[in-house]
Amino acid sequence: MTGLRERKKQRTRRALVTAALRSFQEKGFEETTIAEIAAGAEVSARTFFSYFASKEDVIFYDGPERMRYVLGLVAGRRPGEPVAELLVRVIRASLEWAVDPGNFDLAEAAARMELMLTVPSLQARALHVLFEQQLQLAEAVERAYEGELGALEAAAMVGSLVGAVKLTAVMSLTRGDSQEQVWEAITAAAEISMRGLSNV
Amino acid sequence: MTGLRERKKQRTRRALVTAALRSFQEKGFEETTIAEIAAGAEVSARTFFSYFASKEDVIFYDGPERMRYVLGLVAGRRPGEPVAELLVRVIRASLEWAVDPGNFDLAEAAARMELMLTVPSLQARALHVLFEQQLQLAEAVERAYEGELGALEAAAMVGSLVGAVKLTAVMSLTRGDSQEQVWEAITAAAEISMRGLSNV
DNA sequence: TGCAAAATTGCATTCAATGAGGTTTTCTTG
DNA sequence: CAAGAAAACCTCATTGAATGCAATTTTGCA
Repeated sequence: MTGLRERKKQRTRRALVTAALRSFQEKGFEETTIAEIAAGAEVSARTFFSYFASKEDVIFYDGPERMRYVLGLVAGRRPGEPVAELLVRVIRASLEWAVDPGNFDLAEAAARMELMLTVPSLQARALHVLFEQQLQLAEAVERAYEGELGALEAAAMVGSLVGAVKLTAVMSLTRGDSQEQVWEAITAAAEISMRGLSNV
Repeated sequence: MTGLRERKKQRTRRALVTAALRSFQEKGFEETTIAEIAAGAEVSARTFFSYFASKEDVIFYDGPERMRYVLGLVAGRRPGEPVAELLVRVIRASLEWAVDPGNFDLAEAAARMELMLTVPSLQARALHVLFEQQLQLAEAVERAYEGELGALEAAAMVGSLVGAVKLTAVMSLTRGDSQEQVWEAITAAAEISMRGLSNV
């Protein structure tokens, strides 16, 4: 299962991520070249591309893992639980997972967030990743509520909740709000999506 | 105001867009080079970049105009109109504007949509553009309802509505739904966002 | 007409990304 | 443990996007 080959690959991948993030913070994203990242991880530039398809991808290495976690939550939903409740539970859990020190170095998570908020190409990529995850989530929800909920209904619900939280979170973050303020803002946004725009 | 110089620039810009879209349809987005687009518009490759910052940008030439239109609607809101109503009105108008034959060639609009749905880098760019527009829209709404609505509340509302419509529209489109079915899906999605997820 | 500003062009350069072919490292199996 | 297969890695070459710069052409205006 976990032979030397596998472990070595993980170590190289990790080294690439670390080297990349360090360079990004030191000289900026656009300013660091693949060659520099590779040098920092002590591999050839060509090898970088057998681990990541692009320079942007280094930042999003945790996408698949996070998604597996989320889909697991949906699949194991509590019987009889309303869709809306499941969704807030899932979003909340996903956000908490992303800042869990057990999964990430906190400083690294902060650095990645900072980059996603400031570098245009990373912002675009982040939105793209999140969008595909929403599609997957919507499909999973539809399957979990087979017969009770249509695909388009599921999409509308996921889109509404994630959309509200996403825009609010970014606005709160770019404002320079504290951790607690951001969390409050997110909670309030979810609340609005749950109750409906007509009832604001 | 509109001298020869200005008109000629617009003609060149238009020629670039047309040439680009034709090539994209014939050989695909990644497969067409800037050199080919420039040749099709009978300018040098270098000139392409004084009109568009990147190959992706050719597809999104109408962003600013559309945004001006939307912001105008918000600024001239009916006094006493509830936020939620204004928002659906704005979204609806923006969507109609995008398929208005007065603003666009219908075939061209369809081609652009197709590209945005299928080419990953264009999808990412489209999501990015839409995201920035949402931020602007939220700020405009906040200003239009000064004192009655906080910035974060406005963001939550815009995010919820646009998020629901966006995800639903894409899902309906990729399914191969007809124009009417897509429109129905969008209407239903907006309805869900308005009434709130708890009431589905 | 002639001059200034703007637009266009060609040229050189950097860098991301991909492909091909050869070399080293790791794993497997007799 | 000694091949031999497979995986990972490296070097080299190539394409194409994107940018800066200096020269040239076109347009607007006095």
